[in-house]
Amino acid sequence: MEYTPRAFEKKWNRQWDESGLYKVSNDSDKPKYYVLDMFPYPSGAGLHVGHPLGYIASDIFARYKRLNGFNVLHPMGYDAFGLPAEQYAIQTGVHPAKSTEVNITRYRQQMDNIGFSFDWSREVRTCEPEYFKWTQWIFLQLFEHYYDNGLQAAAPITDLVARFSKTGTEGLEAACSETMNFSADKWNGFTKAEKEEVLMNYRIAYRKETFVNWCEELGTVLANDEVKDGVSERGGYPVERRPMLQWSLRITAYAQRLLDDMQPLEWSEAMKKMQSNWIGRSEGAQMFFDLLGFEEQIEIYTTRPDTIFGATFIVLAPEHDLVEKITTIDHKNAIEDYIEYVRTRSERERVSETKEVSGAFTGAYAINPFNGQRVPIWISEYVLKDYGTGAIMAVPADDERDNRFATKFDLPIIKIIDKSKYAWATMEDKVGVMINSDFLNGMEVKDAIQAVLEKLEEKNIGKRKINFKLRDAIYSRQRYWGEPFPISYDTDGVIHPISDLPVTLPELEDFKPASGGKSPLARAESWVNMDNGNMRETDTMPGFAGSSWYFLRYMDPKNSEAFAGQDAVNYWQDVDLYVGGTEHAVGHLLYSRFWHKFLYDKGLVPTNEPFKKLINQGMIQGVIEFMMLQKAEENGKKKFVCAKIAKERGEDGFARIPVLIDYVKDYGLETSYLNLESIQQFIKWRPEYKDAIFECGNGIFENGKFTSNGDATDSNLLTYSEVGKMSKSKYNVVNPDDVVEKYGADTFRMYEMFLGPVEQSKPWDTKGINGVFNFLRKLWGMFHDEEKFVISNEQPTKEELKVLHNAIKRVTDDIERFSFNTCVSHFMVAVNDLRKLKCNKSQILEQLIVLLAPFAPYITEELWYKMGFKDSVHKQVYPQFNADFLKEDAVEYPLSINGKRRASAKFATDLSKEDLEKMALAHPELQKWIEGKTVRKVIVVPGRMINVVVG
RNA sequence: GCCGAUGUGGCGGAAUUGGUAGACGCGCUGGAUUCAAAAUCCAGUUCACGCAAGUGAGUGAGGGUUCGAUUCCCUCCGUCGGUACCA
Repeated sequence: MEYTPRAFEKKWNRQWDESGLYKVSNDSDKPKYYVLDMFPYPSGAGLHVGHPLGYIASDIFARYKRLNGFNVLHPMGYDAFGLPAEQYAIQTGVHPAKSTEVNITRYRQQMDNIGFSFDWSREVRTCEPEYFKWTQWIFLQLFEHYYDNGLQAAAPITDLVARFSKTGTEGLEAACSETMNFSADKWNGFTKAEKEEVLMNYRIAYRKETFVNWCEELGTVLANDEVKDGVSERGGYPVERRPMLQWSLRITAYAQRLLDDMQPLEWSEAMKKMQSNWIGRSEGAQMFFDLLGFEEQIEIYTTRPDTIFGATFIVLAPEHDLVEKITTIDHKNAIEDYIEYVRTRSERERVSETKEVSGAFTGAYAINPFNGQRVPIWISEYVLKDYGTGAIMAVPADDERDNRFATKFDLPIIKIIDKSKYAWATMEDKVGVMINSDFLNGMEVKDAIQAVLEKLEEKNIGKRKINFKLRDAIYSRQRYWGEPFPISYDTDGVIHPISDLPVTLPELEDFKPASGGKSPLARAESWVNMDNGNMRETDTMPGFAGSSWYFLRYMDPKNSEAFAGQDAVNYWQDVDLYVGGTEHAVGHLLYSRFWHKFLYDKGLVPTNEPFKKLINQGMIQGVIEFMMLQKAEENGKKKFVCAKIAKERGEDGFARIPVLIDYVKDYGLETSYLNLESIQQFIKWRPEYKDAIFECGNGIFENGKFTSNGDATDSNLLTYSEVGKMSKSKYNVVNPDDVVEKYGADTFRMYEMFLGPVEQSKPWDTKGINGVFNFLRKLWGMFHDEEKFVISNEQPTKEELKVLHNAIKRVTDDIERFSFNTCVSHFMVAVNDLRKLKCNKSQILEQLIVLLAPFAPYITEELWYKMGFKDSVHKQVYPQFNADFLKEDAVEYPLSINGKRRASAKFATDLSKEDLEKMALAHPELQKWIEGKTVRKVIVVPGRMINVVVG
């Protein structure tokens, strides 16, 4: 009987759905296990073959855990707010809610096709009011809290108010935008607006004038991690820095905890490194330089306080607050010109031209607090406003950038560290002996750092300080399709939280941004102007808002009283296994951890960290195939040339035209080509090239006719192949639906796993899929003869049991270490071996089927029922491994001479080391190699190998 | 530049603690079946030399430790990802 998977896969989809097979309860005696996928953004393009890779892996694991007696939470949902839907709306007028809904329907169909065991009754969509009500609620909590550095936890802002009215800022340790000092009396004398302003300095969700990444093209602000190389990650549009009044989240308050708590997590080293680099902790000192002729001081940050005696000038960021004040009249023009120059430079230019230094002198001087020397104050774009204090002491002898700067502007360089003992050391290595440095002379750098720190604190001119690269997260977006802020402003500009949630989006006809960098919401006047005279905040929340806590909502998705009930949260605790791509390494994963910690501080979640174990699936890329179009036309005709010929003639003369990969033979290879038939397909697809000339390897194809330049009656046109993203514009998208339609979902699932380790990226290639399909056909064949289902009830032989238990052991071990590709090969081995033994015994097959069920849920269910069982294979108990069946009487030993295998022989398992040695030496094959030489040593590893050392 | 991965047949990849390198699959070659083809089945397939038995080489390159290294150590090269005037 033939294996025709589509005949029963649809049936089981229906059945599973109707019987609620994958529904999971919050009330169970079983231990819990939470397997989570990063939920997708439902884009218009639908899923391609790369998306399900991680979903398949997590689905196998979830099913495996279920068979092993766990109550498994395995949900799915949609990250449904986002820019593409809004841009689509601007272009077409289709409401984002509508297009999102359509896309979700498509995604759901595609996922259903693959047989995932998601509990769809728990689906969440971030764009739905029942969901974002709680996103808004969490935002309000962030707004109503400050971060207490003493407690190392968030605390209610009301506590802070009480404290201020009693003791002012006295002894306060709290995360803030800028350090404040006032007494209780002063606080009590503040107006309401003034008090609000002070509190804003402490709130975890706060509003402030900030330099932001403004993207004109998108009409919105972007977070740092949404900007890549000075352009927007989505769309690649230019981004500029501009000051704007924005909501931000004080993630920096959690920097140290975000760093420390990562340690015990089962995340890849790479992932942890990416996060800790992004957090960017550094230890150093804050130091104050007096200004010559001004009362203010300049606060600098340095990790190298030991180099203070080599500090020959100060550099401020061009945006630094003091610049305007200290600039002398005769330098005013130069400074203004320079600031203007910096403003015109895009982030990209600033980054790309790193070797070129520029700057301007303010005319002002500061005093080195250690030796009283006068040092000039310059400004330069290489000092960043956002990092440290926006001011540095420049030590040209010991820092490469300072050195370039000093050389260019002819500033003094004082050598302060003798590195002659450390020939390998570069300028920046923290080694050497201090010279020209007063009380530090003769000290090693390490000791000098400590000595200066002590002195700083003793003289009260600075102190130890830990600094982070991590910036607060900008939380306002000037967009329509996002969560509205539950915030309004009264006529005095005082902020009022709106506690009646959710605050929903108004209807709009036009989704274009409003003028003046405002969100489209600003145009919905009746919505903006509230009955009480207040005006609503018109910005919306960023993409990461909804995705920062969605994993908690799955625990209790229908709850209307809380983001999730305490019972549910206490039962499910945290995510045991999280599967997703590396692209979220610093964005989503960092924000989620931050929100989770905040909720933990509030006692709303029982765990400190949300994701215990993280697996990063690789990307499945596409192959992009190009045809080489000659730039110069020939006799007024366009001309395509074989890629090989193009290469010989110099590729500059050719343009690459992507071609639909379906037309290309052997795609992805150096030898990929179009034959005459596929050239005609191409012309049909792209009629603008119907008159083109095609210069193939062995002749010319033109006007439907091939003219050979030799004997060939046919010829190929080689294409140029490249590995890259799957995308519509590259005509290389492979839809999983097509693969499933042709081979069935089980084959698709197993083939994706068989491709290689899940963590690895690789180009999609359908060539090997037949191997997996054949495997399932063979399996099917074991249960059937020519026309009907037939299995035997005989007792299995020792050999058959050995095959089965070998498979159980290997598959189980490999699932545990997420090595799914090798699992597939173990199954293949088992089926091949059992077929050789002509085994169709139910006692063997039943167990094999349960073992395979997580990988191939359909064929196993079909066979299970055919075997006469009444309950789903997916509710069975995982096969128990029994080592007794693997015991052998004899072992095949490799016999080596000097580590090189020369023969092999079967010896009984229970032989002693001495016996093994004797028997090995007596082996005729080995004798040949030993003859005429001395046996120096014999190494015997029982059960493994025997090695004879001769010489 | 820094950080992290990674490099194994024609291809995807396997080898969990140092112990028979190349499992499994694709592809290819030969054979069976067939009027023929597809499909299927059987056999072979790291490379070089050889009819063969066999011999030699071989996990990016070079060195080291070891009876024995794809695995551990050092130096270098390539590819991919992250990050970058971070004081």
